Amino acid sequence: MTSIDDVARASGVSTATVSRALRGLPNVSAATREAVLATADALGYVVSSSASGLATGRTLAMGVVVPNVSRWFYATVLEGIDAELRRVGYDTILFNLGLKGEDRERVFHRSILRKRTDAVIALCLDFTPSEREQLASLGHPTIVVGGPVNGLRHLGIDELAVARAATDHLIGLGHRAIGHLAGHPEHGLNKRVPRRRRRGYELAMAAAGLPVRPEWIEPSDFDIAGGREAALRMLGRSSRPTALFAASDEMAIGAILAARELGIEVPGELSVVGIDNHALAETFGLTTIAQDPFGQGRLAAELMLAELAGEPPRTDLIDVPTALIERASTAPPPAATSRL
Amino acid sequence: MTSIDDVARASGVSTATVSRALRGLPNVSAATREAVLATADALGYVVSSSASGLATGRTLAMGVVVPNVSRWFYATVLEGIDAELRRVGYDTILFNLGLKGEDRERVFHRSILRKRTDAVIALCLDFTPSEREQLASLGHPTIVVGGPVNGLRHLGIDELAVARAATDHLIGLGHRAIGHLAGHPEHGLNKRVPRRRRRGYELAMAAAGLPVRPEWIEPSDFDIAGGREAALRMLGRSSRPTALFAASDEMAIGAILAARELGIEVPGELSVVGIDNHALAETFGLTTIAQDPFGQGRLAAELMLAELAGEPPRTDLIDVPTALIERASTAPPPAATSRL
DNA sequence: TTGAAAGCGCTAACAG
DNA sequence: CTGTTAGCGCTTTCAA
Repeated sequence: MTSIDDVARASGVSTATVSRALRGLPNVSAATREAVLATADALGYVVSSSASGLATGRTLAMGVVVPNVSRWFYATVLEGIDAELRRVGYDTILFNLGLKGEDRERVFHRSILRKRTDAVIALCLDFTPSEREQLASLGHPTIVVGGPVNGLRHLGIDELAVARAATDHLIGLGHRAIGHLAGHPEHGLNKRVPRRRRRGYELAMAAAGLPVRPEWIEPSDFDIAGGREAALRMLGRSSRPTALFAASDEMAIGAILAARELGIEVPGELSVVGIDNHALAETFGLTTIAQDPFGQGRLAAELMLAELAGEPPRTDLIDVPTALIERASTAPPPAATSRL
Repeated sequence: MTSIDDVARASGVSTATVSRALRGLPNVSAATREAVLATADALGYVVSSSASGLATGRTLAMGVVVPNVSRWFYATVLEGIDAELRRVGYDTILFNLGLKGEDRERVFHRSILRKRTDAVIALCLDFTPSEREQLASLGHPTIVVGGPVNGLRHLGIDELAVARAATDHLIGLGHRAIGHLAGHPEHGLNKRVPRRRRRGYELAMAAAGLPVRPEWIEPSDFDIAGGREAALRMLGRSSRPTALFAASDEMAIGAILAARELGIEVPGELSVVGIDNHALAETFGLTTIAQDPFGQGRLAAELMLAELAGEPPRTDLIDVPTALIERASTAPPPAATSRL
């Protein structure tokens, strides 16, 4: 491995000058800089991150804690983060907890805390008090993407408002019998997200003077399989709603699949709305409240980088924008249609 | 930040002893070790990876180059890798190229080569000669998961055999008119994977003396939307096959969706088989050749770690096992059924 | 604009 | 079993 000394020797200057030239510091003559860059390139020199990290106290790496990379939302946020970091020369260190969370202890105790990162971005997690304390004790910038967590900064959509907007969309179409595919509080994940989305639904219904029937709230996993099963249960009953607000697009797609299996027409006999604007939403013609996880990831990375650059931390709640996208899965209810 | 000196001072021993005690080296008395561990814990001491990396020449980090984290296969391999690495105290450094690949240059030149990793695992990528050379010049262990690459070690399924097995399954059921949803060679991704899967299909057909009709080979993206569109094209024509071998489960699911939209019954009028055993395969009752991306990731990590531990590199081709899983998407063709 | 030299925090010989 | 000491490769004063 060629070191900075090799480059210095080969270009006939001191290591200090090489260091300065390579990092683009101002106090180097143009001629020297060029010469140094050329020899460094010729020798295939690359700075050792360990050495430079030790000298500067900066690792140029960001820790990203993810419940599960194979879920669309997390994966997409992760891509947004990585894209932004890569742009400025930062590395992404991945901490995948695994949905069952067996690795949490290991990740928190042994890995995150290993002084390998300058800052940490956590996705939509629920932290134990001890984990929160450990994160805080790191003393470096931290932010949570996707669900409010006590005592930690947070960035995400306004869950309540989004759920209300989705439900209101159905109400606005004339639906009165509206069910909700609610998310399970999943182990280790932020439990406020499913709770708030359900609460938003309840508030919207109440505001419209519509009854919420307990049998029309069906909890399930946040994915397609979960949504399908929950919808099969709910739609198989004698009296079923004319519309469904699903807590995520994947669940909504599951509901559409279930409806097809049961011979229920969407949107003719059943309207379905979700949240996310998942990659598959368009394929299924799903009406949804779009959020932009890639952008959220990028924003989180930008915020952390800004702080590392010395800017004062933003302490306000950061709500990112969402937008209703109307596709083919929602329509007025059968009764309302005949009334027209 | 408490350093090793703080711990040494607080426990009244030398830094060397602290280092030894903390790393579990044998030459430390039980009493000393316990005392050191206790004070280290009390002080919240964590080793600096930069310092230790600089001293040992080991970063305890593995680079993982991924085309796109939001694709199921890559995400799952990544989880397998991370789980194994985490187990032994290694960190995962993620290099997400992005499907469009705009970041490749940056990743290769500026990041991977930054001496931050002890080894590199790349997923299913296609490398330019220059990239390959750069990887090799790193001089540390490297492996590719998911598609053979010239000049680099590789681990994955036997693409040809798997494609043949899938096609043979259809042939065995009595199908003679079998179409293929072929994968596009995607930019930056290993082009041999779609090519070999198609070749396997062709070989199986030829071996059974069955004609391959060009209009029954429809290329598309490897995902659900791509499979759906390709299937819509193929199945909308006047004469359509009675069975479809899709190059991936996502494409196969897209085909099932397309069939439903066209009112074609699966498996009554159309059999569909895929490759992967994707998380959704069961939901869709999809017959498929299962592979285990999580296990492949874990295996790749194990191989790299073994080499880093000084074991001689395995140079043989490593084919991981696959298995046919019969579900509800395949059955004998209509004609054959009536013949029974 | 450049160089000399002192660390950054840890590990690994080498002594004892 | 434990301590001393010399680096690992880089950055950063401080001088020149």
